[in-house]
Amino acid sequence: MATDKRKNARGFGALTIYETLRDEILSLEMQPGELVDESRLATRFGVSRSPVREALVRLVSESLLQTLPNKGTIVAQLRIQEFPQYVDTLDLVQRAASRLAAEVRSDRGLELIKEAQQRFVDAVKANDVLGMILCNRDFHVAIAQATNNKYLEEAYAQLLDDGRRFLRLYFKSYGDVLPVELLGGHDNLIAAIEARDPERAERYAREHTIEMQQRFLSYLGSRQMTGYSVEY
Amino acid sequence: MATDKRKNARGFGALTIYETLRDEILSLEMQPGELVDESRLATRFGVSRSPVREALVRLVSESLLQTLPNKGTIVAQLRIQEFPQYVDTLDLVQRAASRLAAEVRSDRGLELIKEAQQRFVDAVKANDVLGMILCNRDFHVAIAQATNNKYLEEAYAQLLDDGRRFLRLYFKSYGDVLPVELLGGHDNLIAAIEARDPERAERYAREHTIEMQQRFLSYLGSRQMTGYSVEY
DNA sequence: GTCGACATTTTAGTCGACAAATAAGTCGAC
DNA sequence: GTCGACTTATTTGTCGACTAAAATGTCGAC
Repeated sequence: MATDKRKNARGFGALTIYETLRDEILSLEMQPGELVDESRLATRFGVSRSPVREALVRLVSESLLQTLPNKGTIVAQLRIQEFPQYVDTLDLVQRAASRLAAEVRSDRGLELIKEAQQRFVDAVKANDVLGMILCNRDFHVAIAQATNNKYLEEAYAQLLDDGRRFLRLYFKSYGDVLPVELLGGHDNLIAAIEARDPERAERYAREHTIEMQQRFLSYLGSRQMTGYSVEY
Repeated sequence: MATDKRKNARGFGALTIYETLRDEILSLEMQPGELVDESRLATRFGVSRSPVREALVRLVSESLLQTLPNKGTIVAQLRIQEFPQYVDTLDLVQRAASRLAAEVRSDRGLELIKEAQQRFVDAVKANDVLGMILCNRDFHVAIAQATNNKYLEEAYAQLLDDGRRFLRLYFKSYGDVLPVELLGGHDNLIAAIEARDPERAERYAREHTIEMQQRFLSYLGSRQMTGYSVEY
């Protein structure tokens, strides 16, 4: 718990804390259910409780934290029994976004998607699990942005963020080794979007989701129980 | 700006302010682009700036407010040119939720939907526009809850809230008089969910969206320009 | 040993005040 | 009269302290 103060600039306090905590939660660095202490965070970041509080309020409103009435604040539980429902919803939105992106994408949008994919590939090659998960999210968000539909983009981004903890849990269980199969997973989708072929884009989007689902479910079937599924 | 203090109970300050402001924003009582002043709100609610700030942070994170760096906080713009994209996304999620609800709804879930519909009907009969908009939202959220899919429910609820301002704008333009046609709009959908008929549920959900879209677009075509479309 | 009342501790919520940053207003040089 | 530097004012972001409420711990009666 080193006091890592980065910028003393006005307004950077709350934002930095928010982003740091958010990252730590989504990467499972902070475990679900873990108690979060305001004053401890204040000393850790070398600031007072006010900016910490601001960050926490934001995280609570995004359901990444949960305030137990008069009992404290904890990291939101990760309910793996909700995974099937999660995948259902992700599939719905992912297909719609990919299809729409293929229909209306601009050249610039396609370019951004390819750039995101490049960063994803780099992360996989470097065996950087956290970076890969983040770049995977950014890749799909780039597709969402290419749809030019703010509402779809927001809903999709929200879902993708929710999924980061599931992915982290999965890869953690395999010793954080990234299989090379991941490298090609996005290429067909990109090609379909480039060719402005909505049907193909939707099909590959669906395949991509299903493959992820298969992996995760087979992992769930074989794994030992962890504490992550505890409700309260 | 009467100092309406309701509960001095601990913790009720921030929550009350949040809910009040949220309502005022979604009902267009606070106009898009309007400047929000922390200290003014503090005096209005008879509290200090801290709870006000907490409420504002939350509203910002929900994109209902927007902080201009070192310039103040304003009510988020309502971009009516985004309405088509909004409807696209709403239709997508609404169809999925209605279909899924028809598939998996419990008796209790159906009951809650019918109760929500009853409140909706009451509001329409009372010509209570704000109440109707809220009950319409709650009705659809009840459907989402019947799907037993937290992720779908959250995404749907978010969209429905986003839409409240569009609806408000629409009815305001017609002198806040509610047409009786609204009364029957949900009945077919309820029947389909009750009969566990996903196809029908999806079809009626779609019809419901399209009707709303038609109304709004014809209104847009005929209306005078307001300030609501201003970007910044 | 058990139960209940009381004290203690912890932590969230609130407060008033200060500091930084920007925008607006003012004055003077040219 | 116009431009630029300076001052002022407004408003945010931050701080440290106070307070209330709950959980925990302690003690004594029975």
